[in-house]
Amino acid sequence: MTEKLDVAPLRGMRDFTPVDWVFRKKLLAAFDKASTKTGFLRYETPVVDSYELFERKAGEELSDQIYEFRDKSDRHLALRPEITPTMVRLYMGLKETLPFPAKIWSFGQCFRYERPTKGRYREHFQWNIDIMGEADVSAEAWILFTAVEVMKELGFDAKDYQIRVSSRALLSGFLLKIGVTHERHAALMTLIDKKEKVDAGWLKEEMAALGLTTEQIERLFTLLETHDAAEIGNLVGSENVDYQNLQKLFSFAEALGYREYLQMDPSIIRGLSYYTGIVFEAFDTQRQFRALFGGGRYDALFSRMTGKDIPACGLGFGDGVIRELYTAKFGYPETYEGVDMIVGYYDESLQKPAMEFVQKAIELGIKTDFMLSVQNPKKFFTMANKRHAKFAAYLAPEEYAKGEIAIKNMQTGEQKNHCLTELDRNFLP
RNA sequence: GCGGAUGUAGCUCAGUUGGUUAGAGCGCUGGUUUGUGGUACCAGAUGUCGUGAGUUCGAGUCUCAUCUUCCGCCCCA
Repeated sequence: MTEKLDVAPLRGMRDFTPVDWVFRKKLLAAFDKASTKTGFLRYETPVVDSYELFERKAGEELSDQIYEFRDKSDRHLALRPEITPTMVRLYMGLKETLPFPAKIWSFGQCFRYERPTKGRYREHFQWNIDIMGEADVSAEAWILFTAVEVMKELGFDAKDYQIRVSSRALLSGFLLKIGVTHERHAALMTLIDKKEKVDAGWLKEEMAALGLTTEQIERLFTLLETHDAAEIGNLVGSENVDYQNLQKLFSFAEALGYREYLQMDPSIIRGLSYYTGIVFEAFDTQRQFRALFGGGRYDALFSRMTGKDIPACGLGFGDGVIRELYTAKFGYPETYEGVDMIVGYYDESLQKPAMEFVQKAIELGIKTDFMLSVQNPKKFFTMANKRHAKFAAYLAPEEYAKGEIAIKNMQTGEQKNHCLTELDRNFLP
């Protein structure tokens, strides 16, 4: 006996049903449209790559959250946890052929073995845009501009979300300035990254445990809690080049029309250790969800991975959180996509004439579904409803004898006969 | 990895201190109407009660294990 098939996907993995596809299509269209509008070129890389590639990128022991395996030739492989390493590989092979600086984008699935929660899976699709070969902060400005365009496409504005901007370089410089040596920066940044979530007292104790003096901690906190640009300038010195870069980013954002989306927030760090300069994260205004997207400048990554010094910055935007935000604002689509027209027929002798009619309609660009077998009228119009067809065209002997087909508007119930062979773009009543 | 909940029809859920053939609404199928859907009325089928063991005369209900989903912690895209 055949055992019952378990229809659920694996833990943390998602099926995209025809209903899910309605939102997914919208999201993809937004990414595609915005990236194309701002001049990015699309690429796509395999989901599987050598383990060594990801190891090289990490520059250290890889997280145990990576999906890794050996293939039949005993090659050590991994499912990509993010797109950046494969993008670097692709770019290195392609860079002489691409315009410079190169603006490229991709949308692909990434895997991470971890505990799933709502909006967080073991697999997700991520939109990535990167600019290679440009050290100026205009690159960051251009990346964020594109992300804002995506959000506009989806129907979100500055009331819905905000992009918090900071600079790792600025923070690092500040730490040195107040006398915190380099080797403690990484551990400290990990702590600062938690700031939103934990108690300030606990955070200060942890910082003290790292050897910071009370005065250093207080000065650091003053910076972290300052969201005013001029104020930050006073703290780090307005001649500070990282500070000037942040200022430039804000003025570019003004030129590109999205200044209202940006907030200065020195406590933004980003978990990934490869960021070197400006970093940013976007959150919904209610702070109900995790970050919508994030990114920044990672000038050191190429030299670490490839030995070539290439300045770069980029952004990653997953499909999980945006879906939650979209659902909260607009509601999630309840049903699958409809068609413009569905075509059915009364008996088998009409199958071929109906098919010829369908062919003409599809050639005109009408989204048309076709009943593959004979349907009596009752069944056919029920199917037309279920298929969410705007129009139902039914071929029966009486009409066929006159060279016509009955077309019914499913919303109004109005029905008219139409010539079977002469269709133009506006033949639907 | 740790702690806490959860799972019954396609969907949302009910199911009394363990007791005969497991229920509702929506949806589905058929009919009222053999050339016309949505509304109405009538009828029907929903099912290994997440899975596997155990206790019991008897388990959807109790025990154990396991899996899923969800919520914290950890981690992070």
